[in-house]
Amino acid sequence: MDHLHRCQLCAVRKLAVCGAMSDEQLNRLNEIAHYKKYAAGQTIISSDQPVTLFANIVSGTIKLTKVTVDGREQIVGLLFASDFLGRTFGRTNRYFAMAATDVELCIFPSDAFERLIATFPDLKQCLFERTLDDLDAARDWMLLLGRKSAAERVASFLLLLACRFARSPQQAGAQFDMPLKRADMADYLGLTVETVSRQMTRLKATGIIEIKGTRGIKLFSMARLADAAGQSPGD
Amino acid sequence: MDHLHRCQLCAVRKLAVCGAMSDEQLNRLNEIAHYKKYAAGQTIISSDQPVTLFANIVSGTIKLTKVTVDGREQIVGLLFASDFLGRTFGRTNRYFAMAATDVELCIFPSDAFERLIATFPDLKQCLFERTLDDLDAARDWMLLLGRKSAAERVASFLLLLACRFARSPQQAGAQFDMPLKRADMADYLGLTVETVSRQMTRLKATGIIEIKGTRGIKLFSMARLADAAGQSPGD
DNA sequence: GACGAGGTTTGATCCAGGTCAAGCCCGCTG
DNA sequence: CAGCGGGCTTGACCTGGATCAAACCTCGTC
Repeated sequence: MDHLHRCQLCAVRKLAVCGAMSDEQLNRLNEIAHYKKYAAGQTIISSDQPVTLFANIVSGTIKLTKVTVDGREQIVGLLFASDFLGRTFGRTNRYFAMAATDVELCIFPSDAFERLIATFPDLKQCLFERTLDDLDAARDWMLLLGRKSAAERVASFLLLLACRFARSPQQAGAQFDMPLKRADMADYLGLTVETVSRQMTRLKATGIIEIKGTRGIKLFSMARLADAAGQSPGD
Repeated sequence: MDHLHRCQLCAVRKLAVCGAMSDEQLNRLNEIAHYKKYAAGQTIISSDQPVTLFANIVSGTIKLTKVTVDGREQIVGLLFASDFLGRTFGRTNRYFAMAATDVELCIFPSDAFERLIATFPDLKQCLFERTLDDLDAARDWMLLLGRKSAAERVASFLLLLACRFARSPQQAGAQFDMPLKRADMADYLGLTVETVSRQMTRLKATGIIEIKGTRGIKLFSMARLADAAGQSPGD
Protein backbone atom coordinates (compact mmCIF):
# COMPACT_ATOMS: atom_id res chain seq x y z
CA MET A 1 0.00 0.00 0.00
CA ASP A 2 1.49 3.37 -0.98
CA HIS A 3 1.94 6.31 1.36
CA LEU A 4 -0.92 8.23 -0.17
CA HIS A 5 -3.41 5.45 0.31
CA ARG A 6 -2.27 4.80 3.85
CA CYS A 7 -2.79 8.43 4.81
CA GLN A 8 -6.27 8.39 3.41
CA LEU A 9 -7.20 5.24 5.30
CA CYS A 10 -5.81 6.76 8.45
CA ALA A 11 -7.97 9.86 8.05
CA VAL A 12 -11.01 7.76 7.33
CA ARG A 13 -10.41 5.67 10.47
CA LYS A 14 -10.08 8.81 12.56
CA LEU A 15 -13.38 10.10 11.27
CA ALA A 16 -15.04 6.73 11.75
CA VAL A 17 -14.18 6.72 15.44
CA CYS A 18 -16.84 9.35 16.08
CA GLY A 19 -19.54 7.38 14.32
CA ALA A 20 -18.93 3.88 15.65
CA MET A 21 -19.24 2.38 12.17
CA SER A 22 -19.00 -1.18 11.01
CA ASP A 23 -16.16 -2.38 8.76
CA GLU A 24 -18.47 -2.44 5.79
CA GLN A 25 -19.50 1.17 6.41
CA LEU A 26 -15.90 2.16 6.92
CA ASN A 27 -15.07 0.72 3.52
CA ARG A 28 -17.87 2.68 1.94
CA LEU A 29 -16.53 5.81 3.58
CA ASN A 30 -13.09 5.07 2.21
CA GLU A 31 -14.49 4.71 -1.28
CA ILE A 32 -15.96 8.20 -1.36
CA ALA A 33 -12.83 9.79 0.15
CA HIS A 34 -9.91 11.02 -1.86
CA TYR A 35 -6.54 12.46 -1.04
CA LYS A 36 -5.22 15.81 -2.25
CA LYS A 37 -2.24 18.14 -1.74
CA TYR A 38 -2.15 21.92 -1.69
CA ALA A 39 0.97 24.09 -1.87
CA ALA A 40 1.47 26.85 0.71
CA GLY A 41 -0.53 29.92 -0.29
CA GLN A 42 -3.16 28.08 -2.34
CA THR A 43 -6.82 28.84 -1.73
CA ILE A 44 -8.82 25.77 -0.69
CA ILE A 45 -12.23 27.36 -0.14
CA SER A 46 -13.39 30.80 -1.25
CA SER A 47 -15.69 33.07 0.70
CA ASP A 48 -19.33 33.26 -0.42
CA GLN A 49 -19.01 30.09 -2.47
CA PRO A 50 -21.24 27.10 -1.78
CA VAL A 51 -19.36 24.50 0.23
CA THR A 52 -18.29 21.52 -1.82
CA LEU A 53 -15.93 19.72 0.45
CA PHE A 54 -15.49 18.36 3.88
CA ALA A 55 -12.01 17.22 4.76
CA ASN A 56 -9.72 15.82 7.38
CA ILE A 57 -6.34 17.50 7.55
CA VAL A 58 -3.58 14.92 7.24
CA SER A 59 -0.69 17.37 7.58
CA GLY A 60 0.05 21.09 7.37
CA THR A 61 -1.70 24.21 8.60
CA ILE A 62 -4.78 25.92 7.17
CA LYS A 63 -5.77 29.50 7.91
CA LEU A 64 -9.36 30.74 7.80
CA THR A 65 -9.44 34.40 6.83
CA LYS A 66 -11.84 37.26 6.38
CA VAL A 67 -11.07 40.45 4.46
CA THR A 68 -12.56 43.93 4.45
CA VAL A 69 -13.59 45.52 1.14
CA ASP A 70 -10.32 47.46 1.04
CA GLY A 71 -8.19 44.39 1.62
CA ARG A 72 -7.35 44.37 5.34
CA GLU A 73 -7.11 40.76 6.43
CA GLN A 74 -7.89 38.93 9.66
CA ILE A 75 -7.30 35.25 10.38
CA VAL A 76 -10.35 33.95 12.25
CA GLY A 77 -9.20 30.39 12.77
CA LEU A 78 -6.30 27.99 12.35
CA LEU A 79 -6.57 24.31 11.55
CA PHE A 80 -3.83 21.75 12.11
CA ALA A 81 -3.26 18.07 11.37
CA SER A 82 -6.23 15.91 12.48
CA ASP A 83 -8.65 18.87 12.48
CA PHE A 84 -11.74 18.91 10.27
CA LEU A 85 -12.41 21.47 7.57
CA GLY A 86 -15.86 22.22 6.19
CA ARG A 87 -19.28 23.66 6.80
CA THR A 88 -22.25 21.45 7.38
CA PHE A 89 -25.92 21.96 6.49
CA GLY A 90 -25.44 23.49 3.06
CA ARG A 91 -24.36 26.91 4.28
CA THR A 92 -22.20 29.02 2.03
CA ASN A 93 -18.78 29.88 3.35
CA ARG A 94 -18.26 33.08 5.28
CA TYR A 95 -14.47 33.02 5.00
CA PHE A 96 -11.55 31.79 2.94
CA ALA A 97 -9.59 28.66 3.76
CA MET A 98 -5.99 28.85 2.56
CA ALA A 99 -2.97 26.63 2.93
CA ALA A 100 -0.59 28.42 5.33
CA THR A 101 1.99 25.70 4.79
CA ASP A 102 1.97 22.80 2.34
CA VAL A 103 -1.13 20.82 3.18
CA GLU A 104 -2.38 17.27 2.66
CA LEU A 105 -6.14 16.72 2.84
CA CYS A 106 -8.38 13.69 2.92
CA ILE A 107 -11.52 14.95 1.22
CA PHE A 108 -15.09 13.70 1.52
CA PRO A 109 -17.51 15.01 -1.12
CA SER A 110 -20.03 17.14 0.72
CA ASP A 111 -23.24 15.47 -0.46
CA ALA A 112 -22.05 12.00 0.51
CA PHE A 113 -20.77 13.37 3.78
CA GLU A 114 -24.06 15.06 4.65
CA ARG A 115 -25.82 11.74 4.08
CA LEU A 116 -23.31 10.12 6.40
CA ILE A 117 -24.05 12.64 9.12
CA ALA A 118 -27.75 11.99 8.82
CA THR A 119 -27.08 8.27 9.34
CA PHE A 120 -24.78 8.52 12.35
CA PRO A 121 -26.00 10.66 15.24
CA ASP A 122 -22.69 10.14 17.04
CA LEU A 123 -20.88 11.76 14.15
CA LYS A 124 -23.20 14.72 14.28
CA GLN A 125 -22.66 15.02 18.03
CA CYS A 126 -18.92 14.93 17.43
CA LEU A 127 -19.19 17.81 14.96
CA PHE A 128 -21.40 19.73 17.37
CA GLU A 129 -18.83 19.42 20.13
CA ARG A 130 -16.13 20.59 17.75
CA THR A 131 -18.22 23.62 16.82
CA LEU A 132 -18.64 24.48 20.51
CA ASP A 133 -14.86 24.26 20.92
CA ASP A 134 -14.39 26.54 17.91
CA LEU A 135 -16.83 29.02 19.42
CA ASP A 136 -14.94 29.04 22.72
CA ALA A 137 -11.67 29.55 20.85
CA ALA A 138 -13.14 32.41 18.81
CA ARG A 139 -14.37 34.12 21.97
CA ASP A 140 -11.01 33.72 23.69
CA TRP A 141 -9.51 35.38 20.66
CA MET A 142 -12.00 38.25 20.86
CA LEU A 143 -10.64 39.08 24.32
CA LEU A 144 -7.13 39.02 22.88
CA LEU A 145 -8.01 41.22 19.88
CA GLY A 146 -10.10 43.67 21.86
CA ARG A 147 -8.13 44.08 25.04
CA LYS A 148 -4.58 42.74 24.95
CA SER A 149 -1.32 44.56 24.18
CA ALA A 150 0.98 43.53 21.34
CA ALA A 151 3.36 41.83 23.76
CA GLU A 152 0.52 39.84 25.34
CA ARG A 153 -0.86 38.83 21.95
CA VAL A 154 2.40 37.39 20.70
CA ALA A 155 3.02 35.57 23.98
CA SER A 156 -0.55 34.20 23.96
CA PHE A 157 -0.06 32.87 20.46
CA LEU A 158 3.19 31.10 21.33
CA LEU A 159 1.48 29.63 24.37
CA LEU A 160 -1.37 28.37 22.19
CA LEU A 161 1.04 26.67 19.80
CA ALA A 162 3.07 25.23 22.67
CA CYS A 163 -0.05 23.61 24.16
CA ARG A 164 -0.99 22.22 20.79
CA PHE A 165 2.41 21.08 19.48
CA ALA A 166 5.07 20.59 22.11
CA ARG A 167 5.41 16.98 23.23
CA SER A 168 5.59 17.92 26.91
CA PRO A 169 3.60 21.14 27.21
CA GLN A 170 4.00 21.42 30.97
CA GLN A 171 7.79 21.29 30.85
CA ALA A 172 10.21 24.10 30.28
CA GLY A 173 12.32 23.55 27.16
CA ALA A 174 9.34 22.68 24.99
CA GLN A 175 10.02 23.43 21.36
CA PHE A 176 8.20 23.44 18.04
CA ASP A 177 8.18 24.88 14.54
CA MET A 178 6.23 28.09 13.97
CA PRO A 179 3.69 27.06 11.30
CA LEU A 180 3.03 30.65 10.16
CA LYS A 181 5.21 33.30 8.62
CA ARG A 182 5.34 36.70 10.32
CA ALA A 183 2.72 38.21 8.02
CA ASP A 184 0.22 35.48 8.96
CA MET A 185 1.01 35.86 12.64
CA ALA A 186 0.22 39.57 12.24
CA ASP A 187 -3.09 38.76 10.52
CA TYR A 188 -4.02 36.37 13.29
CA LEU A 189 -3.08 38.78 16.09
CA GLY A 190 -4.51 41.97 14.60
CA LEU A 191 -1.05 43.56 14.36
CA THR A 192 1.51 44.44 11.67
CA VAL A 193 4.51 42.35 10.61
CA GLU A 194 6.87 44.91 12.13
CA THR A 195 5.23 44.81 15.55
CA VAL A 196 5.20 41.02 15.58
CA SER A 197 8.88 40.96 14.68
CA ARG A 198 9.74 43.48 17.39
CA GLN A 199 7.82 41.55 20.05
CA MET A 200 9.50 38.31 19.03
CA THR A 201 12.95 39.84 19.45
CA ARG A 202 11.84 41.32 22.75
CA LEU A 203 10.79 37.87 24.01
CA LYS A 204 14.12 36.52 22.84
CA ALA A 205 15.99 39.38 24.56
CA THR A 206 14.22 38.75 27.88
CA GLY A 207 15.23 35.11 27.69
CA ILE A 208 11.75 33.65 27.55
CA ILE A 209 12.22 32.06 24.14
CA GLU A 210 14.97 31.18 21.71
CA ILE A 211 14.54 31.54 17.94
CA LYS A 212 16.37 29.15 15.59
CA GLY A 213 16.30 30.20 11.94
CA THR A 214 13.04 32.11 11.69
CA ARG A 215 10.64 29.23 12.33
CA GLY A 216 12.19 27.24 15.18
CA ILE A 217 10.88 28.22 18.61
CA LYS A 218 12.21 27.00 21.94
CA LEU A 219 10.51 27.96 25.20
CA PHE A 220 12.66 28.41 28.29
CA SER A 221 9.86 29.01 30.75
CA MET A 222 6.24 28.15 30.26
CA ALA A 223 5.31 30.06 33.42
CA ARG A 224 7.03 33.26 32.34
CA LEU A 225 5.43 32.97 28.91
CA ALA A 226 1.98 32.57 30.46
CA ASP A 227 2.77 35.57 32.60
CA ALA A 228 3.75 37.63 29.55
CA ALA A 229 0.54 36.49 27.88
CA GLY A 230 -1.46 38.04 30.72
CA GLN A 231 -3.32 34.90 31.64
CA SER A 232 -3.27 32.30 34.37
CA PRO A 233 -1.04 29.30 33.52
CA GLY A 234 -4.10 27.04 33.34
CA ASP A 235 -5.77 28.74 30.37
CA MET B 1 -53.85 34.06 33.44
CA ASP B 2 -51.34 36.60 34.78
CA HIS B 3 -48.70 38.30 32.71
CA LEU B 4 -45.91 36.29 34.24
CA HIS B 5 -47.46 32.96 33.40
CA ARG B 6 -48.33 34.05 29.90
CA CYS B 7 -44.74 35.00 29.19
CA GLN B 8 -43.52 31.67 30.40
CA LEU B 9 -45.95 29.75 28.20
CA CYS B 10 -44.91 31.86 25.26
CA ALA B 11 -41.25 31.02 25.80
CA VAL B 12 -42.05 27.35 26.17
CA ARG B 13 -43.99 27.38 22.91
CA LYS B 14 -41.14 29.06 21.08
CA LEU B 15 -38.76 26.41 22.29
CA ALA B 16 -41.19 23.62 21.46
CA VAL B 17 -41.34 24.69 17.81
CA CYS B 18 -37.87 23.29 17.26
CA GLY B 19 -38.74 19.93 18.72
CA ALA B 20 -42.13 19.24 17.12
CA MET B 21 -43.59 18.11 20.44
CA SER B 22 -47.02 16.87 21.34
CA ASP B 23 -49.34 18.87 23.63
CA GLU B 24 -48.66 16.49 26.46
CA GLN B 25 -44.91 16.96 26.08
CA LEU B 26 -45.36 20.68 25.83
CA ASN B 27 -47.19 20.64 29.14
CA ARG B 28 -44.41 18.67 30.72
CA LEU B 29 -41.95 21.25 29.41
CA ASN B 30 -44.04 24.01 30.89
CA GLU B 31 -44.03 22.32 34.26
CA ILE B 32 -40.25 22.25 34.56
CA ALA B 33 -39.92 25.84 33.35
CA HIS B 34 -40.02 28.84 35.63
CA TYR B 35 -39.94 32.55 35.13
CA LYS B 36 -37.42 34.94 36.67
CA LYS B 37 -36.41 38.61 36.52
CA TYR B 38 -32.96 40.12 36.78
CA ALA B 39 -32.16 43.81 37.32
CA ALA B 40 -29.68 45.53 35.02
CA GLY B 41 -26.13 44.79 36.16
CA GLN B 42 -26.92 41.49 37.87
CA THR B 43 -24.77 38.46 37.12
CA ILE B 44 -26.78 35.54 35.72
CA ILE B 45 -23.97 33.06 35.12
CA SER B 46 -20.42 33.20 36.43
CA SER B 47 -17.34 32.10 34.55
CA ASP B 48 -15.82 28.73 35.48
CA GLN B 49 -18.97 27.64 37.29
CA PRO B 50 -20.83 24.51 36.21
CA VAL B 51 -23.84 25.42 34.11
CA THR B 52 -27.09 25.10 35.98
CA LEU B 53 -29.55 26.78 33.70
CA PHE B 54 -30.77 26.94 30.20
CA ALA B 55 -33.13 29.79 29.42
CA ASN B 56 -35.14 31.59 26.83
CA ILE B 57 -34.89 35.36 26.98
CA VAL B 58 -38.35 36.89 27.23
CA SER B 59 -37.20 40.52 27.26
CA GLY B 60 -34.07 42.58 27.81
CA THR B 61 -30.44 42.28 26.75
CA ILE B 62 -27.77 39.97 28.15
CA LYS B 63 -24.04 40.48 27.66
CA LEU B 64 -21.53 37.64 27.65
CA THR B 65 -18.19 38.88 28.92
CA LYS B 66 -14.63 37.74 29.47
CA VAL B 67 -12.12 39.48 31.70
CA THR B 68 -8.33 39.44 31.92
CA VAL B 69 -6.66 38.81 35.28
CA ASP B 70 -6.15 42.55 35.74
CA GLY B 71 -9.76 43.38 35.03
CA ARG B 72 -9.91 44.48 31.40
CA GLU B 73 -13.25 43.40 30.01
CA GLN B 74 -14.45 42.27 26.58
CA ILE B 75 -18.02 41.47 25.59
CA VAL B 76 -17.95 38.32 23.44
CA GLY B 77 -21.63 38.07 22.68
CA LEU B 78 -24.99 39.79 23.07
CA LEU B 79 -28.33 38.08 23.55
CA PHE B 80 -31.71 39.68 22.93
CA ALA B 81 -35.35 38.73 23.40
CA SER B 82 -36.13 35.25 21.96
CA ASP B 83 -32.47 34.17 22.07
CA PHE B 84 -31.35 31.17 24.09
CA LEU B 85 -28.88 31.29 26.94
CA GLY B 86 -26.94 28.31 28.19
CA ARG B 87 -24.28 25.73 27.49
CA THR B 88 -25.15 22.19 26.57
CA PHE B 89 -23.30 18.95 27.32
CA GLY B 90 -22.27 19.73 30.86
CA ARG B 91 -19.47 22.09 29.99
CA THR B 92 -18.48 24.68 32.53
CA ASN B 93 -18.94 28.26 31.47
CA ARG B 94 -16.10 30.13 29.85
CA TYR B 95 -17.62 33.56 30.35
CA PHE B 96 -19.99 35.62 32.46
CA ALA B 97 -23.59 36.29 31.49
CA MET B 98 -24.85 39.58 32.90
CA ALA B 99 -28.04 41.55 32.52
CA ALA B 100 -27.18 44.63 30.42
CA THR B 101 -30.72 45.92 30.87
CA ASP B 102 -33.50 44.59 33.08
CA VAL B 103 -34.09 41.04 31.89
CA GLU B 104 -36.92 38.51 32.04
CA LEU B 105 -35.96 34.86 31.61
CA CYS B 106 -37.87 31.65 31.15
CA ILE B 107 -35.60 29.10 32.78
CA PHE B 108 -35.36 25.36 32.19
CA PRO B 109 -33.37 23.43 34.78
CA SER B 110 -30.33 22.06 33.01
CA ASP B 111 -30.71 18.38 33.87
CA ALA B 112 -34.29 18.23 32.68
CA PHE B 113 -33.35 20.21 29.60
CA GLU B 114 -30.49 17.89 28.71
CA ARG B 115 -32.89 14.97 28.88
CA LEU B 116 -35.22 16.86 26.59
CA ILE B 117 -32.46 17.37 24.05
CA ALA B 118 -31.66 13.68 24.09
CA THR B 119 -35.31 12.93 23.30
CA PHE B 120 -35.82 15.39 20.45
CA PRO B 121 -33.20 15.31 17.69
CA ASP B 122 -34.86 18.32 16.03
CA LEU B 123 -34.22 20.38 19.15
CA LYS B 124 -30.59 19.38 19.12
CA GLN B 125 -30.32 20.27 15.44
CA CYS B 126 -31.88 23.64 16.24
CA LEU B 127 -29.25 24.29 18.92
CA PHE B 128 -26.50 23.18 16.56
CA GLU B 129 -27.63 25.66 13.92
CA ARG B 130 -27.71 28.41 16.53
CA THR B 131 -24.18 27.55 17.58
CA LEU B 132 -23.03 27.79 13.97
CA ASP B 133 -24.65 31.23 13.75
CA ASP B 134 -22.90 32.27 16.96
CA LEU B 135 -19.59 31.09 15.53
CA ASP B 136 -20.12 33.13 12.36
CA ALA B 137 -21.00 36.18 14.44
CA ALA B 138 -17.92 35.73 16.63
CA ARG B 139 -15.69 35.50 13.57
CA ASP B 140 -17.25 38.60 12.02
CA TRP B 141 -16.46 40.37 15.26
CA MET B 142 -12.85 39.16 15.14
CA LEU B 143 -12.42 41.04 11.87
CA LEU B 144 -13.90 44.12 13.49
CA LEU B 145 -11.71 43.89 16.60
CA GLY B 146 -8.54 43.06 14.72
CA ARG B 147 -8.73 45.31 11.70
CA LYS B 148 -11.35 48.06 11.88
CA SER B 149 -10.95 51.69 12.98
CA ALA B 150 -12.94 53.18 15.86
CA ALA B 151 -15.31 54.92 13.43
CA GLU B 152 -15.95 51.69 11.53
CA ARG B 153 -16.54 49.75 14.75
CA VAL B 154 -19.20 52.09 16.06
CA ALA B 155 -20.93 52.25 12.68
CA SER B 156 -20.81 48.45 12.37
CA PHE B 157 -22.44 48.10 15.77
CA LEU B 158 -25.27 50.48 14.94
CA LEU B 159 -25.79 48.62 11.70
CA LEU B 160 -25.98 45.34 13.59
CA LEU B 161 -28.60 46.69 15.96
CA ALA B 162 -30.56 48.25 13.11
CA CYS B 163 -30.76 44.91 11.33
CA ARG B 164 -31.88 43.22 14.51
CA PHE B 165 -34.30 45.81 15.89
CA ALA B 166 -35.64 48.29 13.37
CA ARG B 167 -39.02 47.35 11.94
CA SER B 168 -38.00 48.14 8.37
CA PRO B 169 -34.27 47.58 8.28
CA GLN B 170 -33.88 48.38 4.59
CA GLN B 171 -35.50 51.81 4.89
CA ALA B 172 -33.91 55.06 5.88
CA GLY B 173 -35.42 56.52 9.04
CA ALA B 174 -35.20 53.26 10.94
CA GLN B 175 -34.97 53.86 14.65
CA PHE B 176 -34.45 51.90 17.84
CA ASP B 177 -33.30 52.14 21.46
CA MET B 178 -29.66 51.51 22.19
CA PRO B 179 -29.74 48.55 24.61
CA LEU B 180 -26.24 49.21 26.00
CA LYS B 181 -24.73 52.11 27.88
CA ARG B 182 -21.54 53.64 26.46
CA ALA B 183 -19.28 51.61 28.75
CA ASP B 184 -20.77 48.36 27.44
CA MET B 185 -20.51 49.55 23.85
CA ALA B 186 -16.83 50.19 24.53
CA ASP B 187 -16.39 46.70 25.98
CA TYR B 188 -18.09 45.16 22.97
CA LEU B 189 -16.08 47.17 20.44
CA GLY B 190 -12.67 46.95 22.11
CA LEU B 191 -12.53 50.71 22.68
CA THR B 192 -12.87 53.16 25.60
CA VAL B 193 -16.01 55.05 26.63
CA GLU B 194 -14.48 58.34 25.48
CA THR B 195 -13.72 57.08 21.98
CA VAL B 196 -17.22 55.61 21.62
CA SER B 197 -18.75 58.89 22.71
CA ARG B 198 -16.61 60.89 20.30
CA GLN B 199 -17.48 58.62 17.38
CA MET B 200 -21.18 58.85 18.19
CA THR B 201 -21.08 62.65 18.11
CA ARG B 202 -19.10 62.46 14.88
CA LEU B 203 -21.81 60.29 13.28
CA LYS B 204 -24.40 62.76 14.53
CA ALA B 205 -22.39 65.70 13.16
CA THR B 206 -22.11 64.13 9.71
CA GLY B 207 -25.87 63.68 9.63
CA ILE B 208 -25.87 59.88 9.46
CA ILE B 209 -27.71 59.42 12.75
CA GLU B 210 -29.71 61.41 15.25
CA ILE B 211 -29.43 60.83 19.02
CA LYS B 212 -32.44 61.41 21.28
CA GLY B 213 -31.63 61.42 24.97
CA THR B 214 -28.66 59.10 25.19
CA ARG B 215 -30.37 55.87 24.17
CA GLY B 216 -32.64 56.79 21.25
CA ILE B 217 -31.04 56.24 17.84
CA LYS B 218 -32.50 57.28 14.51
CA LEU B 219 -30.77 56.36 11.25
CA PHE B 220 -31.01 58.79 8.35
CA SER B 221 -29.24 56.67 5.77
CA MET B 222 -28.65 52.95 5.99
CA ALA B 223 -26.37 53.11 2.95
CA ARG B 224 -24.13 55.81 4.40
CA LEU B 225 -23.97 53.93 7.69
CA ALA B 226 -22.93 50.73 5.92
CA ASP B 227 -20.35 52.77 4.09
CA ALA B 228 -19.01 54.19 7.36
CA ALA B 229 -18.89 50.65 8.72
CA GLY B 230 -16.55 49.65 5.91
CA GLN B 231 -18.67 46.81 4.61
CA SER B 232 -20.93 46.10 1.67
CA PRO B 233 -24.61 46.91 2.42
CA GLY B 234 -25.52 43.23 2.20
CA ASP B 235 -23.45 42.14 5.21
C1' DG C 1 -35.56 72.47 44.51
C1' DA C 2 -30.99 71.19 46.44
C1' DC C 3 -28.16 67.27 46.38
C1' DG C 4 -25.90 63.19 44.89
C1' DA C 5 -24.67 59.43 42.01
C1' DG C 6 -24.20 57.40 37.50
C1' DG C 7 -23.72 58.09 33.11
C1' DT C 8 -22.09 61.03 29.13
C1' DT C 9 -19.51 64.49 26.76
C1' DT C 10 -15.49 67.37 25.82
C1' DG C 11 -10.77 68.94 25.98
C1' DA C 12 -5.64 68.40 26.56
C1' DT C 13 -1.93 65.39 26.50
C1' DC C 14 0.59 61.05 25.79
C1' DC C 15 2.21 56.80 23.87
C1' DA C 16 1.73 52.00 21.73
C1' DG C 17 1.71 50.53 17.65
C1' DG C 18 1.21 51.84 12.71
C1' DT C 19 3.72 53.62 8.59
C1' DC C 20 7.58 54.34 5.75
C1' DA C 21 12.10 53.22 4.42
C1' DA C 22 16.31 50.76 4.49
C1' DG C 23 19.04 46.91 5.12
C1' DC C 24 19.73 41.95 6.08
C1' DC C 25 19.45 36.99 5.49
C1' DC C 26 18.99 32.89 2.93
C1' DG C 27 17.71 29.78 -0.47
C1' DC C 28 17.23 29.40 -5.66
C1' DT C 29 18.44 29.88 -10.31
C1' DG C 30 21.17 30.86 -14.25
C1' DC D 1 29.14 32.49 -7.21
C1' DA D 2 26.47 36.58 -8.66
C1' DG D 3 22.08 38.12 -8.85
C1' DC D 4 17.41 37.98 -7.30
C1' DG D 5 13.25 37.71 -4.65
C1' DG D 6 10.70 36.77 -0.60
C1' DG D 7 10.70 37.02 4.07
C1' DC D 8 12.51 39.09 8.30
C1' DT D 9 14.48 42.81 11.17
C1' DT D 10 15.64 47.46 12.55
C1' DG D 11 15.29 52.42 12.78
C1' DA D 12 12.91 57.00 12.47
C1' DC D 13 8.78 59.15 12.55
C1' DC D 14 3.69 59.87 12.93
C1' DT D 15 -1.00 59.25 14.51
C1' DG D 16 -5.34 57.20 16.27
C1' DG D 17 -7.03 56.15 20.20
C1' DA D 18 -5.87 55.75 25.28
C1' DT D 19 -5.41 58.34 29.44
C1' DC D 20 -6.29 61.97 32.58
C1' DA D 21 -9.18 65.57 34.07
C1' DA D 22 -13.16 68.43 34.11
C1' DA D 23 -17.67 69.65 33.32
C1' DC D 24 -22.36 68.44 32.21
C1' DC D 25 -26.78 66.09 32.16
C1' DT D 26 -30.57 63.44 34.17
C1' DC D 27 -32.58 61.03 37.06
C1' DG D 28 -34.29 59.68 41.87
C1' DT D 29 -34.37 61.06 46.85
C1' DC D 30 -34.72 63.86 50.83
